Amino acid sequence: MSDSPSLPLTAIEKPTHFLADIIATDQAAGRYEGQVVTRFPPEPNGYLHIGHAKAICTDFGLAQAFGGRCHLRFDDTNPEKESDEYVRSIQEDVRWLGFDWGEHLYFASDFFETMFELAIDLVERGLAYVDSQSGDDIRSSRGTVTQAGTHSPFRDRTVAENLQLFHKMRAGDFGDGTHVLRAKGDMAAANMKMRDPLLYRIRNAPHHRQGDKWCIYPMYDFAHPLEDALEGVTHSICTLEFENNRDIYDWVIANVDQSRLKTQPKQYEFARLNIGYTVMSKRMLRQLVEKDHVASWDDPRMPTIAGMRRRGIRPQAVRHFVNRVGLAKANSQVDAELLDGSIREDLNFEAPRVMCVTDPLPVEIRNLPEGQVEWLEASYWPHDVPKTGSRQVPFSRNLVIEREDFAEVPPKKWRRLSPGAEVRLRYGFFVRCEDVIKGPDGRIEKLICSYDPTTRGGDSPDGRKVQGTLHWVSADKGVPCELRMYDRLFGVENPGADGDFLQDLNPNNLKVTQGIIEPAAAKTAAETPAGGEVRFQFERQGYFWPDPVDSTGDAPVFNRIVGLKSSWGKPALKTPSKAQTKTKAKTKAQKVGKRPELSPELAAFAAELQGMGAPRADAEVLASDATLASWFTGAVQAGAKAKTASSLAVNELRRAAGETPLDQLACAPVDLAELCGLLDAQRISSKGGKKILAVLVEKGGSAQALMAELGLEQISDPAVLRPMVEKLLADNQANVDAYRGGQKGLRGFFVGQAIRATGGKGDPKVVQALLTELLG
RNA sequence: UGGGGCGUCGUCAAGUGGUAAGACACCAGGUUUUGAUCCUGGCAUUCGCAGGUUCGAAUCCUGCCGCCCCAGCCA
Repeated sequence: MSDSPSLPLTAIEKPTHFLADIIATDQAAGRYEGQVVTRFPPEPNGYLHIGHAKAICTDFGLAQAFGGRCHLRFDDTNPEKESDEYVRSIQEDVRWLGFDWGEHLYFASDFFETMFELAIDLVERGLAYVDSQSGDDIRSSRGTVTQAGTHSPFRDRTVAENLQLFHKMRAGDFGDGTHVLRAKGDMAAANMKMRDPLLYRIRNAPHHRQGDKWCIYPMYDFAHPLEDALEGVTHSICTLEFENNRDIYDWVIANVDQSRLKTQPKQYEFARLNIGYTVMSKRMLRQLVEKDHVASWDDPRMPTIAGMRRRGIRPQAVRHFVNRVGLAKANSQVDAELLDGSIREDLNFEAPRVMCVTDPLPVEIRNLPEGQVEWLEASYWPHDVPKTGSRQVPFSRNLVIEREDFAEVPPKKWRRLSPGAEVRLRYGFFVRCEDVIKGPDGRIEKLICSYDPTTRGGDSPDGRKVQGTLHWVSADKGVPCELRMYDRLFGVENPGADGDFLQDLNPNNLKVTQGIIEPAAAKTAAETPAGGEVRFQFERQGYFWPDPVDSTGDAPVFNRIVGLKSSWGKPALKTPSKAQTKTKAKTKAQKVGKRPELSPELAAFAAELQGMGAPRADAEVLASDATLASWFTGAVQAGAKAKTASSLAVNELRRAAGETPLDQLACAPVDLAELCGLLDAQRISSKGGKKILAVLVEKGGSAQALMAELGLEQISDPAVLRPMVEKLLADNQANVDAYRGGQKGLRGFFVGQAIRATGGKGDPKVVQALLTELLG
């Protein structure tokens, strides 16, 4: 794999998403001694796909960007599904993508002994027990999302009994499913995952690495956090569906014998990748292979890494794609077009242009004698790719062109060949179609053309124009080849959305044709070892490379990596017009839910608060939070204006408090009242009030003193502010013009700048008034 | 209906009280011996909806609506 320095695609960009923010913050705070250790933790039970590529780029990319390291760890805790074939293929795929884990290759199974000891310790400390209920009983006693579960009858076994049973479990004294080890969680927890989570189960099955050494295996929720902590991982990044598991993750890290852990890792989640017109679940991919809808896991139609590699996609393109997709927590599905575009962008500067006719239509050049061959020079690169190199292309009496480049009755704007029309054969000559030969079935068998010898190379001395330029190959000298024209695996954007996803397969996801390729390209392909760096752009067709498995020097087989973009022939997928979108937005009139009624007691309380002067809406909010209400009443009793106090309590206090409970703040209602006074006297702006409140709740103090300390007392004198505003406008004439030209959004810019110019003290109301006056 | 998440352009996605980034797609021009590439320009008066706070709200408050995840001895 050669990374071309000329391509921006290979540049390692510092990520800017929320995970990068978290890591940067941790690093700045000196957490984990500034270390950043991530991990990519696949279970070796299937092939990696492009969704994993996103995870891999994220895990390794983040570590790289922050000077840390990323481990490759196989999460092999379920012996029945896992095998060495997958650990081999996964390593190959990660490496192919361009990432290196150095010596940090781990297997969960290597930690089994330590995990067992940690589990024993949990039992000894009464935090885990052996449950001997049946699977069904465990399930039903877990309760439902709306109902609490019930305790297992075995939950209160003695430590000694638990220990003895757990050891016997390990010793192989029991059959599958007879006993499990469970943590003592909370059977009434709202998070179902915390209802006495299972830690170990019995599986009398050989493990791909441990053989018959174990017959009990740890569950994901127990094993995963331990693997992380045992390896020294700091940031454990996974996908959204594990959000519910984070509580157990933290529980395990917090409750296990601390002396054994290298780090106290934290789990973070991001949205997994979805792409239109394909599927990403292992289950579905497996079905495609097992039911022979594709040839294998590395079938070029598969979204697997192996499939993409065999198709001819370069890892640079995959990484570029992942970068373009971004990273966030919103479930989303990206356009299939984005992947295609990334592949094209990667190959555009990498793939030399050659000619290959994929669906040959014979053309006889009437005025070129049989046996005569004109060798023409053809550049490998178009004018805007800064690379050089060319080859010789033979032009002879018998040629082939693309069947779809000829139309007996040309449609409007046809820029190809038709009866009587003249076109250029790329790097060759102008040819004119003089006759059409048809078979008995009416099918066109051959075109009779004449060529203009003076147009050698493709330029006419008289400067005349032609319809268009066609690719072509000499039938006499060209080399027959097989072309595998891969297309989208599925015919609909969301396979399986209504029913069986297999029904949505695109029947034309592979079309095999027999084509003819120009000799120079055939030679290059034949001389390159299988899977070597040889990718072409077949002009006007797309990007291709020899299939690494099936192509041979004698019988070349080319895979279409991706087609060229085309604004012809495809009825351009319609994007809803703006007008339609607007209508849609308006029609999507939402059901507006009713505001729930307050209970009679709360309503009475609200009425009481309203009686004290709180606006109705505020009163209702205050009423439903007794502590908040007490802040309001306290402030009013301390002399605050009711409206100001309620507004501050409702709109600001809770946020300012953050995690701190409202009854544990560093200040008292009387301080709030003082702040209200400042606000009402217009001595500070609302913004200044917020700043003071933030300090008040955390550190306490006097509002008035803080105002002075923070320099927040307002400057409201227009005479003072006017020159500043005038200067601001003078300094930003362009923006002033834009504003007057209708760009009213700029007003915020002016206000912001003006306030900044006064060190935050300018009274925004006065500034606004001045702006209104001066800007018109 | 319990809990946990998430709603910003057709699709991704920045933004966390002061001018709604960027990319892909799309549209319009230009260059072109690939209907490709490349270049130029356009493309959210508005951030799920409704109220409220504020001089100023995508960002704060309240309520509602919608989507995803959780009841494997899978990961």
